[in-house]
Amino acid sequence: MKITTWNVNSINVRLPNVLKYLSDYQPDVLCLQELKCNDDKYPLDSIQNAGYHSIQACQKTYNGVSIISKSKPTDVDINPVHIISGEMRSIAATFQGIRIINFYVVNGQAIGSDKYKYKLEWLKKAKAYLKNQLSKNKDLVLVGDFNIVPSELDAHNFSSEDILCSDEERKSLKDILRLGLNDSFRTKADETPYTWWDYRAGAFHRDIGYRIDLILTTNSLYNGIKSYEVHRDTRHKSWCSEQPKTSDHAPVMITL
DNA sequence: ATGGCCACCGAGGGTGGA
Repeated sequence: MKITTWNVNSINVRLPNVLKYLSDYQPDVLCLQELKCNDDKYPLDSIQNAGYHSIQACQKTYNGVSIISKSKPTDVDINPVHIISGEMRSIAATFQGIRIINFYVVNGQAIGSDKYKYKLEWLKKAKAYLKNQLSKNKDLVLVGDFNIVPSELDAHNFSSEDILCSDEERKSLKDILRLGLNDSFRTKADETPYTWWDYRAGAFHRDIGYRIDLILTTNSLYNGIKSYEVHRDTRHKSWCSEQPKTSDHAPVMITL
């Protein structure tokens, strides 16, 4: 089973890229973040015409997550993790016996800010939900844009004084991993580990990036991972002729 | 070169992203 996580930075702007991705890479499950649209603007017809199912938790302007899949989802949870009910950052469902949870974790803006405190609170709620989910599901995959760098190797410019890199944020991630999840990342000799590059200052070209898009799996699945890939080609303006503007994130795929 | 912010809302510039 091929499982992908991708922060698309607007599903409607990125629709041609997403459809090309489905066609080129044939994921069984594609988890998206930052849809940035209401339910009525979500391009469900286009996705269904491509032969896929979709479940979504939509919100106007901000956030929004969905799971696009070849097989039909069961036991769907729409926005199970939230502090404010209208803020859509989580969605979960079961696909062929595997529980898949998709998060768009709060950014946090700046260390010590109200948004930073909110991020840590959100992560606490997420941990409680995951603990419950892990008690009920042996085979579980947690994916998403975590907005947290796991270690100093995962940022070109790592500083624990910076947002995404602080000790508290990384501790929150470690607490989640300690519940019984493994980071499915695998190093590649010819490639840095990054999944996100700022649009500004030619960051992608200079490979000034961060690894913040993660796929975490239970022990039962971890040893069976056949491959881990970051699809950087989608970050090239030439990749999708219909829509040369790219997301600032690259899709991350594992094959089970 | 694989580049030099982008997307939202709304009608222009403010806000959020990471």
